[in-house]
Amino acid sequence: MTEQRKGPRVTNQRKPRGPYRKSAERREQILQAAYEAIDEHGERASLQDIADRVGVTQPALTYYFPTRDDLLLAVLERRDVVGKTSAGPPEGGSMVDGMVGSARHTTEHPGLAKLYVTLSAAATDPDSPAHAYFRDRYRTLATEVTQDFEHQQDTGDLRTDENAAHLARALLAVLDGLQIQWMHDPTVDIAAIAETFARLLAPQPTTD
Amino acid sequence: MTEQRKGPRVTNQRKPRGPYRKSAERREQILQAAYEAIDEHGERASLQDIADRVGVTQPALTYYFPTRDDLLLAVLERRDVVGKTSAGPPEGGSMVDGMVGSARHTTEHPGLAKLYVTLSAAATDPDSPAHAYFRDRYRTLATEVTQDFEHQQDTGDLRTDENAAHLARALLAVLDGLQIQWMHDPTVDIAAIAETFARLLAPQPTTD
DNA sequence: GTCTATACCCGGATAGAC
DNA sequence: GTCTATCCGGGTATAGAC
Repeated sequence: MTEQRKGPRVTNQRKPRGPYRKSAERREQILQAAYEAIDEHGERASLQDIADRVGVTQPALTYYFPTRDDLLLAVLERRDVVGKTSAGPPEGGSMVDGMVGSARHTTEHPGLAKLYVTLSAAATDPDSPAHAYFRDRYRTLATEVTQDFEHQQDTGDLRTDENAAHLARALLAVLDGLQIQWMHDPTVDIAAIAETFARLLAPQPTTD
Repeated sequence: MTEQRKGPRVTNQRKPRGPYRKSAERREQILQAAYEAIDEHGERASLQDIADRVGVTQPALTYYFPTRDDLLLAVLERRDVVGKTSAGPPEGGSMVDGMVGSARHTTEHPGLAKLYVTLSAAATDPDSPAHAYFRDRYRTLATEVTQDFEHQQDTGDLRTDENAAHLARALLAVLDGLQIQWMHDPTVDIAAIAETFARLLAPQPTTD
């Protein structure tokens, strides 16, 4: 009832073969073109623009991505994650590295950053295709960072006088918020402010 | 070249009288209707919807607001500020009160919150009418909060081991970020997390 | 000066031919 | 599986009635 399927359903499907091979490639081409178009022109990129890049007509896109939002969402799923998923793995770099990496990604791909914020807002509607995506995404990120924080509290790398889950949510909020501020004023030093915030999370010597 | 004026130019004009009286009232009606429509349906509210509420035709709106973005921006200028400008006055409540107030406003007017985020993203384009608005807004807020923080550092109400300007930007970022998270998951306790963040700003006993 | 009627354009969606 | 043709809806521009 909620989902009408028209395309070849390549996503989370088992290895496509035969007639689906070419379809998968086309889909990949379209995705790539959409990614580039949006990276350059932000969300204003029309289906026509994207179709032109691929060399097909606009309705052809519809065959692979039923609606424009579906395509935009696919673009987000493809790469935007890069800048964020690395925010809290217990191994390797701390979350500070993750924050800086995230900031890096944002400043280097303003078009995608803008798309992210725009879609994020649009996804408030339950009928938006991106709704489930964003909800799960935030939930997953929050959970991961929380676990990482709890671990750091055990090892003495994080202040223990505050709730790890709250600190995790605050961290994610700072990242998103700084991203927005930077979009409006590129002189905002995301990295420096992120590091400032990170220091706020340091363990407390004495908490009298 | 950039601005074509069609409407009566009531904004930042001296007290309208005579033939302008009615114009100002209509403008107010439209603004009110737009506010309500957006409060209910978010940014999806079309000019037609708004025109219907007022009881005029859709093109009539363009007489007062040349473009849709102009109207949306006017809506933001009207009320959204309520939830935020109170974030940092040195007198009366601390910024925590401001944060909670902001959170309150967000949760009570999700449609406006969504519009805020959406327009904020769209305003990245320099040709957007909202561009100057948002840029000035963030700049002003940052300045105000920074000054408030510097004052609190003097009075010993705020940790002095971090840059006040950076802390101010971080505060604003947390607010915006929490707002986004809440839009996607209403169970996120904005107030609690905001208070957690506020405690991170407390003065440090000993900074070994 | 205020507003309606009309018409235009663009973008996304759909139907059906090939 | 892909394209042509078409529709529809929304925002915008213009002409002119009151």
